[in-house]
Amino acid sequence: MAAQKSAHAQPPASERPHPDTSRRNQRSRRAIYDAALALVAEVGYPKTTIEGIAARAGVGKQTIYRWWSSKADVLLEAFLDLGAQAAQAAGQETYAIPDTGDLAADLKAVLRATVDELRDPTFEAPSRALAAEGIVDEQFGREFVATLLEPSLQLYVDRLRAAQDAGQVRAEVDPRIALELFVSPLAQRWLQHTAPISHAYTDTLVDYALHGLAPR
Amino acid sequence: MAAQKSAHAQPPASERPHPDTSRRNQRSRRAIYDAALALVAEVGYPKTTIEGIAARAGVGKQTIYRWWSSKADVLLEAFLDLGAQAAQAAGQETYAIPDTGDLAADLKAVLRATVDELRDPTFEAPSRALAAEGIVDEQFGREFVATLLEPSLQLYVDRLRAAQDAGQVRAEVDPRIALELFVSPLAQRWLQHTAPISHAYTDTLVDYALHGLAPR
Amino acid sequence: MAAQKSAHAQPPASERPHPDTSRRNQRSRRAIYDAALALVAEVGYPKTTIEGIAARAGVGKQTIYRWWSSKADVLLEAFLDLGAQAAQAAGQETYAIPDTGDLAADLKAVLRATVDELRDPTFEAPSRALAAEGIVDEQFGREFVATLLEPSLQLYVDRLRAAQDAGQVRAEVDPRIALELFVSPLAQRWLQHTAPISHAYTDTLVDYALHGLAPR
Amino acid sequence: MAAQKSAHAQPPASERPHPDTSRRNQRSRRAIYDAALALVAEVGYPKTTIEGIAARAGVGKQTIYRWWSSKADVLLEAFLDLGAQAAQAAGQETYAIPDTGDLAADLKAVLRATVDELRDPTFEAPSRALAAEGIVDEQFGREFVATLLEPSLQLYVDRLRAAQDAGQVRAEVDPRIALELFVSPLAQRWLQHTAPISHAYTDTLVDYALHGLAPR
DNA sequence: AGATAATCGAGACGGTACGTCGCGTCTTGGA
DNA sequence: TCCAAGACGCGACGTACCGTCTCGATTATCT
Repeated sequence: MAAQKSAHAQPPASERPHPDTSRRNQRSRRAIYDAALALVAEVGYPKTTIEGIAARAGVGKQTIYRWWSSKADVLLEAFLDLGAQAAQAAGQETYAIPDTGDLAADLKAVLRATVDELRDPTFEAPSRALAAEGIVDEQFGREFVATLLEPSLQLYVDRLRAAQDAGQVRAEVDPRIALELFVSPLAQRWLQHTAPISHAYTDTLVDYALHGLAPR
Repeated sequence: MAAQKSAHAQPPASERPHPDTSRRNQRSRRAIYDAALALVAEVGYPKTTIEGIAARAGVGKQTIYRWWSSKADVLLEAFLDLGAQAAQAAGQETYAIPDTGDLAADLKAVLRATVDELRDPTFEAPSRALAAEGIVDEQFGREFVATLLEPSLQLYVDRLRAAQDAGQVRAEVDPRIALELFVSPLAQRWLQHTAPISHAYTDTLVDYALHGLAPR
Repeated sequence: MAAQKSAHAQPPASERPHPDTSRRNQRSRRAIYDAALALVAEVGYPKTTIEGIAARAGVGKQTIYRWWSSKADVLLEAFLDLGAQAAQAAGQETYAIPDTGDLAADLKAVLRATVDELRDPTFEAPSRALAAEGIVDEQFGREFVATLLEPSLQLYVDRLRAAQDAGQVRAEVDPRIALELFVSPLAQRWLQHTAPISHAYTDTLVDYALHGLAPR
Repeated sequence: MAAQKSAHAQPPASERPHPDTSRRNQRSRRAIYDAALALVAEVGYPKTTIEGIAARAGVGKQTIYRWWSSKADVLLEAFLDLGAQAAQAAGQETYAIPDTGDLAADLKAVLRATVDELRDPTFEAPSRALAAEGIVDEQFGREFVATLLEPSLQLYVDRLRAAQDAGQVRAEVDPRIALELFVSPLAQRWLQHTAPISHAYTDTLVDYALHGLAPR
């Protein structure tokens, strides 16, 4: 018995009680991802139910409960998978912010692209749902941040470090905080509908952040 | 002479929220506010139910449905009422950011106070719940922003305008955008648990925002 | 006051806690009767509600609760009033079974008329409703029987007594029981839908009842 | 190969009563029967609620709604089941009226037993409730008659036919009508509380019915 | 190749909450 | 002074999903 058990290399599978991953039906898993994303897009997150996902995926409810712990968990994995697929389709590495030597230009370019992405309805519905869930459920929020948000932010850290090395950003500045000056305003406007977002807006953010509000 | 039947004309049904405000039972309304806030604090927003609020308030469910359209709506009004009470208790005008002539110091003071408030469990639970609801439900989000968020942000606009008049902030800066440089990072860290918040952190934000990231 | 009061011949008004009858709004009363009968005919007794009657009559709910103790009570009075109106419209006394000297013929004629009446939709819905209520609520049932049913049955008792005097019915027969031989079967078929009713059927009942089942 | 979505073909929805009888939980079914009968006996039919039955049976409401269409439906089945159990407990055939050769005596005996049964509180409450429901709801009434009433009446038909063969009842008499001469009066007195019932009363009914009211 | 055991689809189950309807009581404002 | 209008506390309605639990009927690896 023990021999059989050890035969399976436990994958990442942090600490959820996943049964034998090797027996998992991949067809079902994909169908569940598709159904979850489709439903969130069509009827919204609150009206998306596990029963609805199961029915649409042509899957028993237990198959969902066996592998995921909650609706949010399903959606998070589905969304990550969607990103992985998109990345794979795009083929190459986009996991870095370009470095042309002009920090302002590079940041503006990336933020403009981000604005466009935030407006893509395919990404909007699940992103909002996951963010909202994370706000109320701290446990889930930390997972959401760790797997989805922080990796993106790290790219800014890297770019700002390079800028520090090039003398374009003061050395004593903490890049992890610095990036928030332009990323967080955009995030808040989008998430909370506090004001519209646009390319001009993010350009302005970069300028303000780099040169400050005070007279020089 | 014969009995005249009223035409049973349905009111347009679009404007249906409040039947007749004057006949409203104020005791019930207060009990509902108290119950909603208490439950959200005790068991969390998702486990707070309209049924539970009604039971705790000693009120019929219909009394809630008659005056509010959703759980979120109840909580928003309860929270606004809480703020109004607190303001009234404080007695005096606190509806402005102090202006000592030192912009940096004033902003840091206000943000430190905000950090403390965000950690107050009485405010935390309902704030998070309302924010989360507003993220997924745009309609509600706009109401949340208009009644709760924007009035606070306007105070920063006012203070920044004064600073511009005093020559401490560049004249061409848009105060509505400028304030986001230090407010949004704090908001995001708190809302999304992306990183811890502290007085030192908000102090840093103010410094970065005022003087920029680039060398001077 | 007392003078006014005595002006109204107290109807049955057994022992319900009626307030000052003289102040009663007759227009409202009629409207309530009409509404009750119309609703029972249109939507059926179970879906007829006091709120519905009040709304349709253009009357406050309290006006109903002030004068009647239950939905069944309203309907009973409305039905009695309907009968009174019908009797008044017919003008003359029909409160006796004809006595042509031929008992069988007289009974058959009356029962045929009863069959026709039972098929009149105006009478059917409220009659059934009242009967059903009386079956489950003994208190109400006794009132129903006393005011509506027994007076009709008494007519048969009278006619059978006359027949006994004429030697057409055996002297030792109890008329109150005898009448049930042909009345109850019709009542049961109609009430419980156990079988269809017709003129031929009631004719047969009279023959069987008068001459018995056994060979002569 | 791609996930095949089922067409979501709604079953006609007309034939919706029973999902899959084989998966039915028999323990729950019995508990529901017991609870329904007990509640009707204890608090009366109108105060018996589906919610109450479910609670008392330790069952979810949906389990009731899944298998029955109404409170009356539950009670009808519960009552039928009670009869079936009683019959099984009695062990032997009681599905016939005894035939001693003396028709009058046989009928009197059966009717006396019926009188006793009608007074048994265990039977009285549900019987009345079902009868009342059937009076107002024709659909249900027909089911009630077909499953509960008619089978009993058929026993009288059989006995009367035997009596006709033995020359104790006239050949041209319709047994289905004849039986009503003594059964319906009893039914009406009991159902509508028009008059008390007793052994003497039913004896009289049999005599009147067999020999007629007219002089011989 | 067959045995064996986990996963699969389906969906019944005990529950909780939903949002609605109607009860019977109580309050109010206009006639 | 009435009385229509309707808010109120309450309780039940019938529905939707929850998460758990059986059911056969496939799989899919391991003998």
